[in-house]
This record gives sequence, C-alpha cells and structure tokens, in this order.
Amino acid sequence: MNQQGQSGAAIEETLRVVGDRWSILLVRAGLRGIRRFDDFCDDLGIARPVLTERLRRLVKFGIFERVKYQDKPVRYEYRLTEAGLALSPALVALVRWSEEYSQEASSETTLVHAPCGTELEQAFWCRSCQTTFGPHAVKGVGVNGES
Amino acid sequence: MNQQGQSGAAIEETLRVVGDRWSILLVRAGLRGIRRFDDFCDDLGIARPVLTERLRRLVKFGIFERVKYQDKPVRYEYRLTEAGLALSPALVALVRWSEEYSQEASSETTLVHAPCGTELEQAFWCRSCQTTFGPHAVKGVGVNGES
DNA sequence: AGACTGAGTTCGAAATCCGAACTCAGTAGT
DNA sequence: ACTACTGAGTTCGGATTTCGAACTCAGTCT
Repeated sequence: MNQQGQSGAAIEETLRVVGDRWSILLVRAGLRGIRRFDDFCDDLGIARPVLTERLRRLVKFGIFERVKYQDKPVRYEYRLTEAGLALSPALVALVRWSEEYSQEASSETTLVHAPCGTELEQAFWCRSCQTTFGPHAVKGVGVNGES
Repeated sequence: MNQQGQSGAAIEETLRVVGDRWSILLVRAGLRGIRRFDDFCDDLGIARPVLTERLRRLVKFGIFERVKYQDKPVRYEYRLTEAGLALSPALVALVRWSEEYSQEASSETTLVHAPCGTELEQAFWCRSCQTTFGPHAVKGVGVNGES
C-alpha cells in the first residue's frame, strides 16, 4: 500500500488512534482535569455518539481508563493513563505551533516554565553532545530520511 | 459552545487544519522530501480527491506552498513552508510516543541527532534559566492549568 | 408521584471518504 | 500523424462517518 520506512508503521498506527479531530482534544481536556462524559460533551461540543465511540477506542488503546467512581447508580469516569499523559509533549508542541503560526492566535503567553514563568521553547536534546538543537538537525530514518 | 481558556481557541483552530487522519502524514511526507501530487498519492495511499482538497487547505493555511517547477506543460509541486517545517516537533513527539507506547512498535531507533547519530530526546528549554526540562515543569494556562 | 442526574443509545439527515475512471496539456516514440 | 505516456488534477456513485435531537435506564431527591 505504501513504501515507507520502519517508523512509518508506528506513526501511522498512532494516527489511526489519535489522528482525528477529537482525540487530541479529549486528551487535552483530560489534562485539564475533565473526567466525566457530560463534561467532555459540554466542554468540547462533541456529539454524544461520537464521544462514546472515541472514548471506547481511546480506552482500548490504553490512553484513557474507565473507572467506576460511584456505586449506587453505577457511574464511570475516564482518566488519562500514563500513556495518555505521555502525549502531552505532542500536545504542547501543537499549542506552541498554534501560538506562533496560527492566524487568529491569542498572542498571549500560555505556556511557561513553571518555576520562573518564562515563556518556554521546545527543543531536541542530545545526551551525548549535551546540546539542544532544532528540527533541521534531526535525522530521522523514515522521517527526514533522504533529505 | 465551550468554556475553554484562552489557549483553547488556538489549538482548536490548529486541529481544524491539521487534526485529521491525513494532514500530519502529508507533513511527514513533505519532511521526507516528497513534493509531487502522484508521489503523495502513492506513498500514503490517499484517495486523489481527498489529497486535492487536503493540499489546498494546507496551502491556504500556509503549511505548504504550491510552486511551479516546469513551464512547458505547467506543473506544480508542494513544498513545506517555514510554518510547515515548524510542525516537526509535534511530529517527532508523536513518533516518540508511538515508539514508546504503541503496541506493534518497530522498536528501532528512528530519530537521531544528525551530527552524532545519538538518539534524541525532546525537551523544553527555558532561555532565562538556561535549562531543559520535561512536561511536568510546564505550566500552561488552559492546558495543564489547574493540575 | 414527578423532576432530575449521568452515561450512554437510537434515529434519520448531512457531510466525508473511497476507488476507479476520466480530463487536459504537452512530450516521446514509430 | 498516430499512439502511448506523464502529471495534476476532476467527476462519479457508493460506502462510511458525523451530526443534533430525542430517547432510555437506574437511581435519587423533594
């Protein structure tokens, strides 16, 4: 179907899970502390049937977990797992991008280094060189492969 | 429609552009040096009408540009802009995530620091502290806000 | 009893996606 | 001059996904 490198499969599978209009927004909502079905619904304005299906899939792929939080009438809520939390770098990267390049940007500093309050930058870090660097210096098998 | 913080608008708008199953894959293909319509088609296995529409939108939002590369029969190709290139941190974050958490992961080192070949890490950089740090130390209005 | 809550389901209409075949300008081969 | 080919799309009908609105169902509150 396509002739991509080895890393192709991985990111494709990931995008099959997370690469739709809602999933990342759901993760973001989860990071903001939202857990309950109706709250996701109200907060994102997502249609209920879609929310049902999306949450089910995210649970299946280990990004959220469905937790009973009450017995009398049995009620469940959705919490981010470790894997779900680990998506936050991607999310932060998107927020940074939209701050910088999106037309109708809010232009406010929305992401900062917690201890000092300075606006953060995103970088790659090489442990052996002990340096930070930008995307141009990334060589990715199957990603930046032959450039 | 929803009661999100200021950064909400930005990331939502971004995901309206890039948050579908193909756009990020297109950016990735662009990073790998793919530029021509048919090559995108073959490489990703995307349906032609969808590719047309998607590229048009990505051009409209300044992620790709449509460049004439030949006159006799007029032919255009699509190149990533600066803004498009700037999406690579998000892409890398997703690749890293899928390497770590995706079930059928390739488990090979696919992203490295070009000069030295070491597997890279992703970090945030604080200009005033001159340090790198992880997502835990990010304070984000409307993103990690109340955690 | 009647109203309310929270997590979903069910419904039919509308928007998207798909593969396959077609267009259109120009080039190359015989 | 006829045919085949290239590359960037467009057109088609059918299949899948998405939508909002209304409904269900168990239990609680007044």
